[in-house]
Amino acid sequence: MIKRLASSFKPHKAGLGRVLGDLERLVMDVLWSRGEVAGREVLEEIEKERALAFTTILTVLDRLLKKGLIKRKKKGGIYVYAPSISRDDFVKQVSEEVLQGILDISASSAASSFVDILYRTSPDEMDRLSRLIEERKKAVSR
Amino acid sequence: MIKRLASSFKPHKAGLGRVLGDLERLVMDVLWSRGEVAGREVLEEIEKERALAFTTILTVLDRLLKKGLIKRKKKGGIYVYAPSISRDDFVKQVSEEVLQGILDISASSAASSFVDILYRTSPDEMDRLSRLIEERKKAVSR
DNA sequence: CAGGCTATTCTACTTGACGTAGAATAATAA
DNA sequence: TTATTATTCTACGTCAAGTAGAATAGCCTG
Repeated sequence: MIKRLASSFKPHKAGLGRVLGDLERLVMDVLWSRGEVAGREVLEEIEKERALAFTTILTVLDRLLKKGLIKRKKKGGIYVYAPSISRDDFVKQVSEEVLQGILDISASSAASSFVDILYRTSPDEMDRLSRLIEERKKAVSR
Repeated sequence: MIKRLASSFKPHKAGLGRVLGDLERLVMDVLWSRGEVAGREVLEEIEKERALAFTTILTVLDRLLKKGLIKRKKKGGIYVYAPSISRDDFVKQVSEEVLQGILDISASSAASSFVDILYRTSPDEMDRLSRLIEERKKAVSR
């Protein structure tokens, strides 16, 4: 089970580095792109970027396991690790937690900021947003 | 000058404790509610809740100073501290940083989650949100 | 003016989340 | 059974934040 994904969200970092440690993110990316992977393979993948000890990878894998982000099973004598949640779902859950957190602090200020920023970031999404709101309203009145 | 307000956002904490350390938040609340305050007064206020050493307060005050969240000036021989940003502005800026961070990761997923959560959290805001979107669209086409 | 009180600054220890990796132990394969 | 590899343990480094003692500076009063 996964309890809380975003123990902490760092807006100034890049991508999922906002939620995961740098190395954790690297490791998750390997698992997300390759599925079931042995520790040694994770190392090989990451070594293309930087030199690390095998045990460093295993430690990180172990921590991700404890956080519930990945799972593992013995396969031919060694453990193979795999994400216990897809990248999309992970992103979605993190977004929800963070948005909920922001909305709890100040719904009104968040709403207007959201529109401003969404417009700036991806104007195309604006129409979709209107539709989502209409649907929501309809769903309610019905 | 204030650089980055939300170095880290913790969704599972309460209120502004999501952005500030526990004690930092307590101290900021004192400054926000009382304006110019001397270190000793901050301590007296906080001591109603919990016993702390005077120097602990001064250390926190000093760190908030370095973060740019507060300012100070000598007054009758001692420093008085005051927020360098209002609570509302602080909340607003933090929201913006965090929302931007979330939108960068996944605009589409964030948009639908936002509607869901906003509806759940404060349904009244929904209408305002529609209006904000319409205004934004108009502002553009004009 | 000196002694003492208070403010301010320095320094430091603590904890928790990571990054990092060596040592010890277990498991496996030749 | 022994050499190799996998796994687990333990530990050190860093950073932010909580916490506070020690050192220093300033000022007020007898």
